[in-house]
Amino acid sequence: MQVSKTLDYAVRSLTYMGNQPVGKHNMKEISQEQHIPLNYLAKIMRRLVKNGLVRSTLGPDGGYTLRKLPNEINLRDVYEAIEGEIRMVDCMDKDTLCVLYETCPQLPVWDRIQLSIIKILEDTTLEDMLKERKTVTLNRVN
Amino acid sequence: MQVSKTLDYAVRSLTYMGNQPVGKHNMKEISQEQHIPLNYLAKIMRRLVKNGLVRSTLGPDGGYTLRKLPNEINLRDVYEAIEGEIRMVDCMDKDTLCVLYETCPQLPVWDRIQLSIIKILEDTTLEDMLKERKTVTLNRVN
DNA sequence: GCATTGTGGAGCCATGAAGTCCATATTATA
DNA sequence: TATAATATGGACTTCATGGCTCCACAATGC
Repeated sequence: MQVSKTLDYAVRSLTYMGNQPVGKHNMKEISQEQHIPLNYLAKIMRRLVKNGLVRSTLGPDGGYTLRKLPNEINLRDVYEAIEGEIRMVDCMDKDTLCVLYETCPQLPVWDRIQLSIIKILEDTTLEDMLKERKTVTLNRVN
Repeated sequence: MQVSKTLDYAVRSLTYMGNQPVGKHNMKEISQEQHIPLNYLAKIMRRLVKNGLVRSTLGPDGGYTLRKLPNEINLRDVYEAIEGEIRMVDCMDKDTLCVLYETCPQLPVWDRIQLSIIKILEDTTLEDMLKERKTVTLNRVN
């Protein structure tokens, strides 16, 4: 029930890129600015590319660009690109459903939580995060 | 971001006991009824005892009893007894705060999700779960 | 052609979840 | 008082996975 570092790194990279949405950012830059191990970042970016969140270009002056505007990319997209489908519990174990499934008392609760998480993730875009951060920062400074 | 088997087992045991709140239930019984490995269950029950959710008695005819009524035990209690404090992200790494903490754009989102989870867990008692299960079951049958 | 970028995949390592086992303490009952 | 039945405490094992490294390769701009 915790956010993985991998997801953290992905969100960092994307919000970072969201600051200059049309700009191009290479791995070294992102890695240094966001304190993410370069080799690991490489792996993560591939998933973002594969899942259509980011476009990559090769060669010198290559790098990554957001495929959509920051207000068009929500956190659910990011989560699922990295972790796959959002699922609180796994009632299946190698083809067989949990023996208690039929009258499982806890399933509805995990479902409610899952829906709530999905809603929040869907409702939050990169732009939202960047705006909110600025607000928070200003509040702190003043 | 998934429910651990350990937590699942704990909830299973407690809801099971909630069916006869004043009754006494020994490990063998719970283990068999709820399909939980006996030795592992032993470990889990110790935590529930230690955290005051359950009372244990030794000797023949010993076993476990709920310390409160099913409508007085909520899922947050259970969660924290098993997993400790609920925390989505860990900004600390060995005494040092994440370098990006000050203006971290994602922290507010994980906070919102965390609060939402806590609320749902707090609002759900063992009794709620047992009642809801019956409703669900009835709906299915009819 | 060369340097610079990302790609793909194999592989490593530490950690923690899940589970086992056993020796011990407590207590009911015969 | 002996014995059997219960829980307790802790050491230990096993396995999967998150986090990370490395390297050979492909694309592309100069």
